[in-house]
Amino acid sequence: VLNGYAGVSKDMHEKVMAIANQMGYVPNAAAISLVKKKSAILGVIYEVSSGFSNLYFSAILEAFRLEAEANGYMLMLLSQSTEHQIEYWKHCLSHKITSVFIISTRDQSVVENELRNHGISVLTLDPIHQSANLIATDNAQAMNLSLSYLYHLGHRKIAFLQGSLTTYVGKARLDAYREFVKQHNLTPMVLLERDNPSYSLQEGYDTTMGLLKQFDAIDAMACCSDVLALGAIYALQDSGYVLPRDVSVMGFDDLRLCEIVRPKLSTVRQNSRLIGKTACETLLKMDDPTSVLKPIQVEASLVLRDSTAPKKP
Amino acid sequence: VLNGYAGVSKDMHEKVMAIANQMGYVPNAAAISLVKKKSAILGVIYEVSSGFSNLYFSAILEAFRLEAEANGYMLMLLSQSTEHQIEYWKHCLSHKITSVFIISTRDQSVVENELRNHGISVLTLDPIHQSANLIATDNAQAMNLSLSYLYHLGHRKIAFLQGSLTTYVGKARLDAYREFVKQHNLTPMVLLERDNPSYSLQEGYDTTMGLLKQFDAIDAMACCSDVLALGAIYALQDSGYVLPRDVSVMGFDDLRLCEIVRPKLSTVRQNSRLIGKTACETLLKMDDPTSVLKPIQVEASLVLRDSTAPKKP
DNA sequence: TTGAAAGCGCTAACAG
DNA sequence: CTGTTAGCGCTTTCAA
Repeated sequence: VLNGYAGVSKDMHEKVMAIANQMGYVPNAAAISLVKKKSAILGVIYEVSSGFSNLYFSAILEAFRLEAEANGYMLMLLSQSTEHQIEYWKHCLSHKITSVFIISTRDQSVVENELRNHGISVLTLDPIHQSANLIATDNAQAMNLSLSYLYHLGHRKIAFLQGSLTTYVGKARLDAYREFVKQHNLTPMVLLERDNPSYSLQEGYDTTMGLLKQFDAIDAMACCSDVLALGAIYALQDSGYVLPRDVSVMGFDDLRLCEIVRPKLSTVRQNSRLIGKTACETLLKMDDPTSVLKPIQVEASLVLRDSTAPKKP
Repeated sequence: VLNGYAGVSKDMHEKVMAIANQMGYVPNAAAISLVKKKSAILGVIYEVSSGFSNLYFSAILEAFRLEAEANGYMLMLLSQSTEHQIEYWKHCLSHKITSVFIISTRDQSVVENELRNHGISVLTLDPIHQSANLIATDNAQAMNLSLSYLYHLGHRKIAFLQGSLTTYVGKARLDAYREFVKQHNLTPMVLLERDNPSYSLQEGYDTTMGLLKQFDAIDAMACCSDVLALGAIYALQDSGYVLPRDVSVMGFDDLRLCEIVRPKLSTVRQNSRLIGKTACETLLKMDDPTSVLKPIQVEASLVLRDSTAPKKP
């Protein structure tokens, strides 16, 4: 009667609903799950070391949650209790969770395989290493956006401030730079012997100092994160450059920090709203957990502020 | 047999466990919940507008999760589907959730009462308005820490850069300043006609400019957030002051931003780890949902960096 | 110490 | 259109 069965008269329906409401009736999720052998719960592994990217990750989680909600699903934050020896997959099986979204700053490929081997669909955001089913910003497109903009401003000596050289994301961005440089016949200005695995301010500062020593007359810098970009800005300022007059700097991420820094940072915005939504949609229609989707790439966009300017004549 | 019943021989126990593991046995949470009429799930309302404090909130969520995990509880992110007309409390009743932790940048007092009226225990983090059961940083102690430190550096003309004047937290901090000023016989330096409800950079900037116009010779500023403090720093720098030589500035929150700003920001750190843990403990032992606990105040600590210095002679 | 049975709240299938 | 029934996987109680 309550399940929206078609063959019920309208007033009867209303009557029943009214009484149900009045009695405070709420269906018991456990009983439903028990008989249906499934539950309307999506699993989330959210293990984010408290860095800056938190902002980005929590925006994605929120978007994911909203989409889940719109589809009648609840989110469960999965715990991996090492003490009680209960693993993620057990929690999932126990709660009849068949899809898991991984948002993590650590490498979760082991967990991922474990889950998949137990018949659970998995989608990983920005995986450290290439992963079976991943969703991420289209790094090639995003980096291109950044570089093209600098190019159109008239800059030709465009240096690249890389992030991690070993992660999936880091490599993709570097590749995009190489490709761009080749296509436009520019001199590559990048210090490949340096790795900036933590995308930190200090790494950005140091690597920029290195770039400044190695190459003279840098017009512009394309950075792999906003924090790296800020490090670059400090290094440039400490070296006597005035920004953006002398050098243009582009960040990556569009963290809130961009707006409170001087000069305000031009950057590439990752579309967290769309990523979270798409992630949820993808998981919900992924019927075979072992299937390998092609990486889901979400387009990024440019946010222009005060750290970029046309090349001075 | 599997439930840890005492009267079973050890080797029998091991034997059973081995076979159970081999068979991939995982207990069905729904069935357990159905028969026990309860579930090992804590509810979380996590609705955080994407501001800076995200960092703080997600650290607390993480700490809360870890403590929940240690106690064998899972976390469920509650959704309020307005479209399907399902409210938080229905979700809770449906899933036999009896405790909810609210982390929200919005006022949730309506939700709070609704939940409580349905027999669900609620604890709210940093509520906008005074709330029945709340957990928060001990704002009086925290503000005192900040002010005392500035005082001990030799500063006597200590201005106060308030945040919101209408929220529970904002008022508590202002009260602490007033109290301190009275006790130490200082001149109050605060612009009460200005409200800085969004704790934003611009508000910090503008209000500081106002303070500078109103009072001459400010020694130090105690701010209600790190972002406000940064606004103050910009205002001071734009007015020709060199920091921290001329003016000392203290923030509040200890966001990551403190470390990447110049000068690095001295601030008051809210103990997110302890707050999250305590919140979970409190909820788990709160047997009567209607009981009104006294506010749980968690001590803050000082983090000293480069934005504070002794008063120049 | 072991076995059997009832029942938690619901859905689905089938008979009226 | 309505009513009845079996059974989802587990715990608990009672009987052997």
